[in-house]
Amino acid sequence: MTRSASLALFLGQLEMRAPLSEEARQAILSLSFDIEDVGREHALVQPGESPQRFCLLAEGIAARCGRTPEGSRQITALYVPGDMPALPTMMLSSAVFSLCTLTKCKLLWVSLRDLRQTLKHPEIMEAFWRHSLVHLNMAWEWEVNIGRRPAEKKIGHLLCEIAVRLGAVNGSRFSFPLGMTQQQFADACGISVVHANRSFQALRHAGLIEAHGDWIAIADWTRMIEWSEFDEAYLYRSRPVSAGLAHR
Amino acid sequence: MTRSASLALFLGQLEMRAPLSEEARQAILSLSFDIEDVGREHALVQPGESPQRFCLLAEGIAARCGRTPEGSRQITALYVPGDMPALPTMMLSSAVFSLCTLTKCKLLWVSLRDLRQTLKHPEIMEAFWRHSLVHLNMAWEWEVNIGRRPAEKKIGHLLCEIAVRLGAVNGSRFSFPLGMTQQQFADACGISVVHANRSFQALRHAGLIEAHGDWIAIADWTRMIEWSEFDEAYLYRSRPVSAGLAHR
DNA sequence: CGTCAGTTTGACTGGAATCAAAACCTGTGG
DNA sequence: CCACAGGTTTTGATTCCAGTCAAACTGACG
Repeated sequence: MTRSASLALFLGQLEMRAPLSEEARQAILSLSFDIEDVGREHALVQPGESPQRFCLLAEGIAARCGRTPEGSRQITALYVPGDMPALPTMMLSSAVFSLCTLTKCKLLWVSLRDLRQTLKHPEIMEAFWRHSLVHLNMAWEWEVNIGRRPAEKKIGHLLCEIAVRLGAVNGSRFSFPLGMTQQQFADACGISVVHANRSFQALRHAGLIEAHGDWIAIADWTRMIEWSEFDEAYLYRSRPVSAGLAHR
Repeated sequence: MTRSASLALFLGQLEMRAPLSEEARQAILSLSFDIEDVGREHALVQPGESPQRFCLLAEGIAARCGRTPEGSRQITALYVPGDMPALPTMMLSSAVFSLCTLTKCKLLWVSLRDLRQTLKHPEIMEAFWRHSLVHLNMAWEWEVNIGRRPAEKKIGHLLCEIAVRLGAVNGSRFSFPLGMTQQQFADACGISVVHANRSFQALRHAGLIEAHGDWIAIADWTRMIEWSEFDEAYLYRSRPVSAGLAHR
């Protein structure tokens, strides 16, 4: 992947949320950045920190983690390529949750100052805002998932979300490389590893998913989303028309 | 409460997130609105709707509700006076969760067009954005609460959050009128009513809370937050310095 | 070939759900 | 002023989902 391609991925996420002027696009595409490769389970931001640089996720999967004094971990959000894990931290100045990678990741680091410059464009600020709101919807859907579904559906629902967000759901393709461990799925769903494992087995036996080495495939998408109570509306994959300021 | 006092409450929430110019303040304070009183458990917005007016909560407690096909409800967010329950819906154009009142509420309705006008002020947009981000942090904290804490701590933690957000925690005052039912607490914590009831009893017997009729008091704030693992940092009650755009 | 991380299995335990019924309020109308 | 109805809260008994603990298995890798 070339340097500019990484930024284009990021730009794509923004444009999914609000139309950008050519000037705004250029402001994004001309950001300078450093690339860093990090391994799995690597901490990016710790609670209380106020990082002076901003990270974009170019490859891999990262997560926001909450912790209990007893030591158990709750993953509260997942980040996929194109996402901006540290966006809330930037605007609220100090982190209360930690960010860490779940798989090997490629990160782009942008200076906070440069990024804040781009916010001078109202359309960019609007896109960021709306992007944050979509993540808010994801968090609410996760609350429903964690709070009210039985374990197998939690796993199923999460798999569906990941598939859609990775862009693995188009036409007849429903498979994606999954670097995540079952422990990480358990942490995201609020269940134990053992139970996560049994849930995966249940999904396999039900013919809903298939595991081929490191790849996971959703065998029957229609049945899977019906069974997992998954409705991708909350991901707002298609940009709303007539919603923004620029549309009027 | 006078008409202007209602808007001032709302303005206060915004100013907690970003400093506003006098011009921006006036833009907010001069919004025209209708007042509506509604009873408890009254639906405000249904999934799929795109309301053409914007609601501000002036009195009472409202909630965002997720539902499972089996009929169980998960409250994913709570709204207290000064909050803007429908803010995400406005910017994303269609709701995926329903909004409803939990107690009797007083609502202010503002036309979407008028509200969008105020967003022309970049500081206002920034304040809204940051307000959304604080709610995002709340949602993440709720995920930890729902996913990883035993029932009594869930209830305790939620009580602490409500106390702080209602402004009931200042000096030695830790009590507030609670119109919410135990069923609603259960729905917010992802547990059953029966279990919620037993958790309340446990909190009372432990001397952590006291119920006096419709008022609830946190008997020992220090012990309560320690025991409930509550750290109000995620509510960002004090406005961050040097975080915004306007600060530079 | 041992090591280590992750997955799988089994046995056991415990927290929370469910069901059902009783007690308690609070507002309503006779 | 009391009786009644409806919604809440409380209690008890029972079931079951999911956690815990511990051990075996697998596969990648040095």
